[in-house]
Amino acid sequence: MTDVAESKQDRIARRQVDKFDARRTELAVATLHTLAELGYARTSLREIAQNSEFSHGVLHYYFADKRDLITEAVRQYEVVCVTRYDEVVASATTPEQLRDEFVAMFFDTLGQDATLHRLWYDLRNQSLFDESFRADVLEIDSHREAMVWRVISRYAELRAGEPASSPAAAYVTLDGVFQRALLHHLAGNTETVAKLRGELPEVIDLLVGDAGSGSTS
Amino acid sequence: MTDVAESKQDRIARRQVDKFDARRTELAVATLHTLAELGYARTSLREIAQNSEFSHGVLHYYFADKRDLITEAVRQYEVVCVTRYDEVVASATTPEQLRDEFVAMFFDTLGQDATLHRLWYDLRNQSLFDESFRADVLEIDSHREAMVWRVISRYAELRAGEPASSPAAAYVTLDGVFQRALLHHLAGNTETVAKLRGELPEVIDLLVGDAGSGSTS
DNA sequence: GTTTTTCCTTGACGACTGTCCAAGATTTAT
DNA sequence: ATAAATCTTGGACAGTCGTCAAGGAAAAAC
Repeated sequence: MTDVAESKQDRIARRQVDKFDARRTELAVATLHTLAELGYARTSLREIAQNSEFSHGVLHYYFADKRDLITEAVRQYEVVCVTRYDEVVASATTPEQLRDEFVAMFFDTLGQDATLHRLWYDLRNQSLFDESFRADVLEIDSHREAMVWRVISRYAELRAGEPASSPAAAYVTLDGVFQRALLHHLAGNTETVAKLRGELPEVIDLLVGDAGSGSTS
Repeated sequence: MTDVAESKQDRIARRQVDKFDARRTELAVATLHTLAELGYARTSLREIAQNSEFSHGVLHYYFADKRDLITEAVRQYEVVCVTRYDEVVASATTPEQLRDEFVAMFFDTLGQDATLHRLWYDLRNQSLFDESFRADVLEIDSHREAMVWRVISRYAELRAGEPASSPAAAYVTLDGVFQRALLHHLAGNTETVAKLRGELPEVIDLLVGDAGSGSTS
C-alpha cells in the first residue's frame, strides 16, 4: 500500500523533476546561443532571456546564479559536439576515405557551427582565469581528445600501422589547426582557410607516420 | 631663422610627444598586468588605474576609450614576447642543444609568464567576437608563427634536413602544446605538464621529419 | 614672479549588471 | 469548482561600468 502510494507520489515528483529539467535545458540552450553570439564577456542575463520566450526573472527560478546557468550551457555544448566524427570513423573502409571525409566534416563544422566553436574556445580560456569552470572544461577537453584519437588510431589501423604521435599530441595539433582556421574563417580570410584545408591531410599523415603512403594528390 | 625657430618649437613639441608617449606606455603596461591578472571580461578602468599610480580619470586623458587602451596594451605584449627564442636559435651549434634549450625555455616561460600568456589567448579569442581586435591579433599571431619557424627551420638545418611541415602546421602544433600545458599548469596539474614536456621533443622531431635521428633519450 | 599650458583628481552622469521579491498567472490536485 | 502548488512576470535594489567635465596641482614659458 505504501508502495502504491509512494510510487504515485514518486511519479508525480518525477514528472515535476522532468519538467523542471526540460525547462532548465531549454534555457541552457538559449544561453548557449546567446553566448555563441556575444561571447562570455558581453553576455548578460537579460540578453539571454530575450533569446528565450521568458523574462529575465525566470532564470533565477531555474538556476542558482549566472555561473550555474553558464555551466549548464557548457554541458549542453558537450552533448552537441563530442561525437561528431564517430559515424565517419564507423563507415570508412579505406584510409583515404576516412581521411578525406574527416577533413570534409572538419571544415563543414567550421563553417556551420563557427559561433558555437568560438564559444567553446572562449570558455576554455575563461577557465584559465576562473577556477570554477576548470573541471568542466578539462572534462570536455579530454572528450575531444578521445574523439580525435578515435579518428587517428582508426586511420592508422586502416593503414596497418601505428600512430606516430600520442593522443595528446594529435589532439593539440588538430585542435590548433581548427582554432586557426576558425580565426581566419571569422576574419573572412577564405584563402587562408583553404590553405589550411589543403595542408590538413599532410598533417594527419604526419601524425600517423608517413611510412608506406605516397603523396596526397 | 624660421629654421631655428621652428626647430626649437619642434624640439619642444617632440619632447612633449615623447613624454606623452612614455606615459601612454606606462599606463599600457599597467593595463597589461591587470588584464593578465583578471582577464578581459573582468578588467575595469578603475581596476587598471589602481594598478598604476594614477587615478581612473587620467586614462581618458591619454586614451580615447577603453578599446584604445587595451589595444595599446596588446601591442606592449608583442614587444615583450615575440623574440623569446632568438638567442637560443643563434647560440645553438647542435640539433640536440637547440631542441633541448628550446624545450627548456618553452616551459620556463610557461611557468614564469603564465598570466601574460593566458591574456594573449584571451585576447586572441576576443578577436573571434570583436572585429576591432582582429588586425592586431592576426599580426601578432603571424609574428609568433615566424618565431616558431625560425626555431624549426634552424633545427632542420642543423640536422641537415628539410622540415616535414609547413610554418603554419608547425606553429599551430607548438602553440597547441603550449596552450594545453598552460591550462594544466594553471590547474595545478603538474604531472600532465611534465608529460607534455617529455613529449615535446618527439613532437618537434615529428615536425622536422624523423629521418636520420634515433630516439630522444 | 606671473601667466600660460599641461597634467591629474575628484565626483557626477546615465546605463547596465546580477540578484531578489512581491504579486499575478497558470497548472495541478482534490 | 475550489484550493494548493507551481510557474512567470516585471520592477526594485545595490553595485559597477565607461565616460566626461570642472577645477585644482604641477610644470613650463616668459
